[in-house]
Amino acid sequence: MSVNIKDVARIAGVGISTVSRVINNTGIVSKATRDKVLSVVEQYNYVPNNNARNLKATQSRNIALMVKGITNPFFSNMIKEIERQVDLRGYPFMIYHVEDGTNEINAAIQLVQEKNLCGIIFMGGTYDHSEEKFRRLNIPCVLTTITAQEVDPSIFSSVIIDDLKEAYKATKYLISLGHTAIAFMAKSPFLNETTGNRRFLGYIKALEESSIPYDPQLVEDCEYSASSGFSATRRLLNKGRGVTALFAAADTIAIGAAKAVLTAGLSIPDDISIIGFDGIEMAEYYHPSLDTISQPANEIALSSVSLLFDLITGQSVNQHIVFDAVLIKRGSCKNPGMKRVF
Amino acid sequence: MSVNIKDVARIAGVGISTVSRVINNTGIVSKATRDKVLSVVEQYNYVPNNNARNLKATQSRNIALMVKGITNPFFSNMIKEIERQVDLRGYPFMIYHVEDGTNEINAAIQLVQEKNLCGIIFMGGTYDHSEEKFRRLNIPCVLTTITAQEVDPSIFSSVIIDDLKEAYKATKYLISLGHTAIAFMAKSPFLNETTGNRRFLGYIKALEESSIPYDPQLVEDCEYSASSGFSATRRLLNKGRGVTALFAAADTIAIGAAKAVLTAGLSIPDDISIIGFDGIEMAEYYHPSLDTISQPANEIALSSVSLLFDLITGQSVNQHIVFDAVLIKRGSCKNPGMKRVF
DNA sequence: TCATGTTAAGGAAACGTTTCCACAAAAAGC
DNA sequence: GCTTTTTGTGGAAACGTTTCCTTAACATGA
Repeated sequence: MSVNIKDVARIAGVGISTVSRVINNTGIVSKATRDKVLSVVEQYNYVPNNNARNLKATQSRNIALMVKGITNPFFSNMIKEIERQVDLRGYPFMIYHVEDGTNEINAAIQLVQEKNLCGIIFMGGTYDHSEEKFRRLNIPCVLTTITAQEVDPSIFSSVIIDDLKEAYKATKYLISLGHTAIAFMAKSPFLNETTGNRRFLGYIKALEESSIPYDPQLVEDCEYSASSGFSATRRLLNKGRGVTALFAAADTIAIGAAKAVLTAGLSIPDDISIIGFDGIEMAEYYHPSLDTISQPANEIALSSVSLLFDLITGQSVNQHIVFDAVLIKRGSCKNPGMKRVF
Repeated sequence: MSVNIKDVARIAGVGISTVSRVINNTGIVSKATRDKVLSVVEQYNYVPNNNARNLKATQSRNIALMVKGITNPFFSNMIKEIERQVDLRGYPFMIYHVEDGTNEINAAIQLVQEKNLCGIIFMGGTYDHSEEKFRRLNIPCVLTTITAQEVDPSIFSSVIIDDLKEAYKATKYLISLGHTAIAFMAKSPFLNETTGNRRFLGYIKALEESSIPYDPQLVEDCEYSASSGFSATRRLLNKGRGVTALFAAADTIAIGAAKAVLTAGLSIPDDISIIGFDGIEMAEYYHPSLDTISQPANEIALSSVSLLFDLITGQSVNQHIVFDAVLIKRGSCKNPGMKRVF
């Protein structure tokens, strides 16, 4: 059994409130008393009980990150950075993972009431039609990598990229190289307001702008994983529609797609060009290295945390920050139908 | 402000303890009263405050996972499965990430006192010479993927593979193919009691058994990431020691190594054989697919959680479970110096 | 009828904090 | 030398639960 504040007070021969004042650096305490208390704290290894603290405190200091899709390497890096940033500010931080299929914002509401949070960051998931739920949350909340478009923007913050614009950029790049049979792969491309859908809309917009007819047969719905990208690409190739380029809405998908292409005996980029999305390390170290739309993961993480703290301390009102992603060319895309000359 | 148990009691016209009995399903409550309380709970969306609960409760129900190295994809999958398993049992679950460089068990001690945990799972990190700290933890604790060898085994549990044995297996496989200049890459191979060290010892054992002299120049210390594996392999190749096979103590490293080999214009496996460790998805979808020692991640996760619950409920004493890993051959290893005939 | 047991429900203490309030002693202002 | 302020400290209420203890009503068995 560990010591509590009462024990410390008794041992140090002071009142409970004095101990509290010392460990919280509040109020006035004489140097002598402070030193006495601190030495007892040190000696008996006293750590304040957070449950009691949070229970009493009007406002807690607990910050949570709610993530859906923890297996996506793009997310793990952001998680790490967010953790670091929150830690730097000395706030208790915990990560919660919600399973695919469960509603993340319902889970968050429960969490806020249970754990007395003072701020929450969301990563992954979908949040439209959640206006009432956001209001119920009633604490500062920042959405990263996704936004809720049909929700009153003054009740939440977001730090994102413009998925539609960036997907448009990727597709436009393929078109500029001369491709017209461009496949698209994402999770739930037809489900309104998902990330996959926004990227799909960017893809469509680029096609339309260049008067390339949209062929639904070239769009595959798949999970954000290599295995899923692999099977989606096999299905696609089997359709025999003469695809010359693949735009995968995630690097994990792109890697599975590349494997399917290479396994089929085709060459990248001579037979098929591939571009991914996110900018994970593996896309760079794949062979061939894969072109991608690289998100500024670190900036997003940094900005999310600093925005959240500004909201918590009342130094800012809700806002929506949009970062630019960068098209990184590594050679997995080229003109169609022209074998590379060595 | 959300409703509390007192509000519910008042609105339902019953006592506080009755509400508590209803929501916890303890003691005797008449059907009529129960229904009345539940309808109020439903209507006012009452969620018990966990801080108060934990504060009062002799034994909490909080379970934490402490992970070091969240960016390793091998870990993310295990995290997901552990989360699922704990959730299934209805216990609150939180994930904590400790940064490289911080002591995970010190962080855990603080956490246990702060959050009133009833059980903890460790993933990654090192735990030797922590006997006193384990005792201080004083709650059931399960180490996954790593064990503390110099600590009294009765004060903690572990669910692991035998790193030395499996690394021996990998090295032996390369030797059996005819390789003698076998490089080894891991994180901290010379730092006692790390995972990297155990795998290094397995590598050494296999070499010794086959009377292959150990060449320290063939061992590279690197992080568990593709970029780190890439630069380590460049260093290695630049030494010009005629390496024909590479054993990377992690698939992430193996992928970086493969890229370095391919970038140097060499072929896998014709010029250099590569075998990794862990069994992550990316190793399979790399091109060429990489051989690996595949850990039974799911079984480890399942077994860790079920063991932890047995410990919490007193149905078991501390034990140490060792799973077997599997050598998966995908073609990235072959005899040295014999170009493949097509 | 009376003792006993069972079912149902409420009151109140306790968990470990923070914080408001009270109070004493010392310092300061006149 | 008196009031007023400042400094330093302790007591106790409150946070929202759980749980032990008590009480009350009612049924049971002799």
